Amino acid sequence: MAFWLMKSEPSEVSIDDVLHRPGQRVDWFGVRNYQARNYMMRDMQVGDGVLFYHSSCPQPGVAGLAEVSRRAIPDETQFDAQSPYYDPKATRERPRWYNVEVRAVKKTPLLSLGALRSEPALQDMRLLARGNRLSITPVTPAEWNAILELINAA
DNA sequence: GCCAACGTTGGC
DNA sequence: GCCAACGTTGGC
Repeated sequence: MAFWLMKSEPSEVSIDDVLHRPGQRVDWFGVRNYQARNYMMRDMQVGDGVLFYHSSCPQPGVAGLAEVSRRAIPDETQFDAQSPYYDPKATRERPRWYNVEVRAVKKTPLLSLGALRSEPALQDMRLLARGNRLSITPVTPAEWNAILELINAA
């Protein structure tokens, strides 16, 4: 079992939005970066733990816990000419973009970016690496445990 | 295959 | 809105 951090802009899909959906599930559509796509296509398995991170918002940070609920399938938005995520180079026969499905488990007290940065156990977290922009990053078991402790202590 | 130009991300 | 950092594009 592996762990991941997945960024979402809450103005588009927040942890609350997902918790109010049927089955608390959401297709993680819209990823248009090959490295993040490859994590979804190759590495993410049903049951993997997910830190639901709110980005590009007033209070960026970990906002909830989730899990991978289905392996990657083609991202439908790539085929939709009306979607901001439309990719004219993708075809049904040769999809370019894939997404896993994620199930929200619970909302947590917000663990802010600053709080993450100031935690010694998280010094090497990929999210916090200089210049990191990846919207999906691996989380080590030690980092996962440290974050759960911070959440439980909050 | 190189690399300059351009576009995007995302915190501040 | 700024801008650092990084990814992608496309001419050569």
